[in-house]
Amino acid sequence: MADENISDLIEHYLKEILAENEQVKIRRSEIAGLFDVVPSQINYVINTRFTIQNGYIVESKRGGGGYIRIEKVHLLDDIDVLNSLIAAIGNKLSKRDSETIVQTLYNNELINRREVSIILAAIDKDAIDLNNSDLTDIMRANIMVSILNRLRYER
Amino acid sequence: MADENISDLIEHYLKEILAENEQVKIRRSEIAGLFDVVPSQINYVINTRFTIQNGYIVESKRGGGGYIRIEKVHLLDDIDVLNSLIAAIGNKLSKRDSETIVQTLYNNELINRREVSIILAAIDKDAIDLNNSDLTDIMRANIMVSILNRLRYER
DNA sequence: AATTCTTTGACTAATATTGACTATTATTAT
DNA sequence: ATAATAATAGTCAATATTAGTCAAAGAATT
Repeated sequence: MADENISDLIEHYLKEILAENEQVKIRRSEIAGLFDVVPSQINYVINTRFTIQNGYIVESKRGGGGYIRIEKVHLLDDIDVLNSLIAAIGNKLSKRDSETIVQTLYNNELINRREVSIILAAIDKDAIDLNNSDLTDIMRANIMVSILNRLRYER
Repeated sequence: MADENISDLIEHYLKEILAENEQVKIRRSEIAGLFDVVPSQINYVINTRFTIQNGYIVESKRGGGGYIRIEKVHLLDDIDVLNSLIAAIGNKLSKRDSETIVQTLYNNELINRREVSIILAAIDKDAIDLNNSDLTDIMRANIMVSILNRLRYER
């Protein structure tokens, strides 16, 4: 414990607050000053230790009164389906495969009819078309993975 | 909450009034005086927080007896507003504006919290990023319009 | 020795604040 | 009526105040 690096210390400091609060809102330079590190190290700590995989959502604002807010979210218990879908997608996704995935989500009662509709609109061919079918498939994969990741937790 | 910037404070002040009234009519210099800022900051607050994307329309008059009036619009009552929203998006949409629009959809009960989450995931910067911020904004606009059009038939 | 993780800082991006200048409308004086 | 003046709001660019990115250097681990 005594040989922790500073990033670990900052991590623990924030997690102590999060043990008693749903979220923590900081001013980046303040925390940096508290631990005597450059401000960008706070970003490093956040990017390596407060990811969505760990159950944290981070949001921030620049400018006067700017802040970084870290929120703890509850990861759903049964996310095997989501994990395997994400793993299966890779970096390209055809229209046909995307429809299969949406159907799977619906069959597993992970999404309802309205949500099916919204997701299909988001990955609609005309919406994400780029005159380049490879790029379109990449875009479709990215969007789908982003949505699947979002479905893994509830706020 | 105590460390908000002044623009946020002015925004909340006006929205508190709007919570109980359909509209609020102010004298710019009065509000500026109340918060001890230059008058043009009131324009900044209005331009960034009371746009049609936010679900407000603003009208004003100069000269003696001049005023600024902010009025809430209701997406549900008025399908035209959905059209003007789509028109306002045009062919490019920033991350900030997109978040504003999604929030407005939620405020107007056109979508629920989960749907907010899904839509934000679909237009997330990292999801649709192409190492070209112009293209990202175009993509975000396309996806958003596609979803808005879908919502038209989904309620 | 190689690899991975941490630390640093220069540069970039986003947002807020300010004030000089402009535009519009109302009121007063001629 | 018309012109001058007063009383408003609008625009825009400069500056201030934050946070984000990225790559290089250093430290720790394998």
